[in-house]
Amino acid sequence: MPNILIADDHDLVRETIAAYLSQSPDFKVMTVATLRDALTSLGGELPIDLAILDYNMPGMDGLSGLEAAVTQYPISKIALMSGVATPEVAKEAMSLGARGFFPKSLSAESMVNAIRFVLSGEQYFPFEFAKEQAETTNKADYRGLTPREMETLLQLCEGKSNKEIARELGLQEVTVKLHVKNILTKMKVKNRTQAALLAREDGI
Amino acid sequence: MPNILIADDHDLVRETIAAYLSQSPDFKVMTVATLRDALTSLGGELPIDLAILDYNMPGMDGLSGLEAAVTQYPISKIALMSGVATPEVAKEAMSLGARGFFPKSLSAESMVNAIRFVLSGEQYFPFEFAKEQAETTNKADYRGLTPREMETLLQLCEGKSNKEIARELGLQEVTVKLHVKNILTKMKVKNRTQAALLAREDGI
DNA sequence: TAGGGACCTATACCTTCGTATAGGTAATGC
DNA sequence: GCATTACCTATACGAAGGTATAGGTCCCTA
Repeated sequence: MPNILIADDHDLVRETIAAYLSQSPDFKVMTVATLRDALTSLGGELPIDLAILDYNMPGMDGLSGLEAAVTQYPISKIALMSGVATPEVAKEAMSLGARGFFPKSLSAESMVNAIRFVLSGEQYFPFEFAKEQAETTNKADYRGLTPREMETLLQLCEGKSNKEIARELGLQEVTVKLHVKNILTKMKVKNRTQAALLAREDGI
Repeated sequence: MPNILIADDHDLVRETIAAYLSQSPDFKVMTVATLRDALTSLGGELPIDLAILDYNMPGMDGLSGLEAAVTQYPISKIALMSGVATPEVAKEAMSLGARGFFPKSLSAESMVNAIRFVLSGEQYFPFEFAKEQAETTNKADYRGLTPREMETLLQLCEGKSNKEIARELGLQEVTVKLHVKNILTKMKVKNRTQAALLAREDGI
């Protein structure tokens, strides 16, 4: 019977998940509230098959807590759980050796299914976190840009010069400069390259 | 007992997978060799729980065959299988409504595990296809850049100015300019922004 | 040992970018 | 009406970027 460790500092979350998991008679569930306790349990005499660590938990320090668990206890399967982590964090966690990433938005059944899947030796990664967020950025009011600034930003993302942008949008070069300046300010970056890069990251 | 349909025009692949799956007594496996036959089976009186379609199969026409199956038979779970599909294709397939993507590189056990997972109502997407190809670009001779130029390009991708790069690399600003110029030439782009964008697209 | 490539620096020049300041129109809403 | 906001233009200037040419040191290889 596989031993599962749930590590989450939020009592409600921890107990709810543990209670639900315990309904399945084929799991043995333990819970802890800190990374330190999780590592202690992993190092204890009782072998842990799967440890699910909360991303926001005392001692985690970003992903370094996960990394510590993965490297120190390579026999146990380590997974990350979070309600706030971004797809980038999730992917990074997997790259560090996590066997699964569980968003807290998962339904209880899905959580159990995913746990079984990981226990069978597979990696679980939800598809919603795989697809780069296509239309998530609502183009309308991205960082408070005005429509015209938005058009300019789009051109910026093509790596065009102010002159080219002016021609494209039917403006004077000075006007484009003004738009660009406002864009930089609103995006809190120092130059057009950073603006283009950041916008690209945010899915335009 | 769930009914599974394997659709692949390659006899060997089809029969091998079917044979392996049939070892599990809790599956009933059928096979066909074309999309047309797959659609016929899906429309037959025997309800298909899961249909696994090969990406390269007569009638598939890219992903439109998958799309047809998904839209015509929304009750059945449809998954895609391929040995050649790129991560982009895989993601597109999922976005079109596929319940899973099975690379042919999957081990037989993993395949069965993944099938069970999908049958339980989850979506299966292998993590290898989730992470945007990190180290695919072999950093060594990316576009014929010299090591120093490569370092400069990395800094460029942070949106730094020539002066900042010079400080970072312990060079004079003129030297950085030279490197940048060479980078632009070799990458066939017109300015640093385009270089940063392109490098980022190529996974640095 | 004579080339060739990667590397670094220097001077010079022109272009592009980013900022500042100022002034204009048009649409919106209190 | 008046303030606000988005929008466009203008002049001007210093900073940053990009190009050209030239000359220097290493190190490797033919």
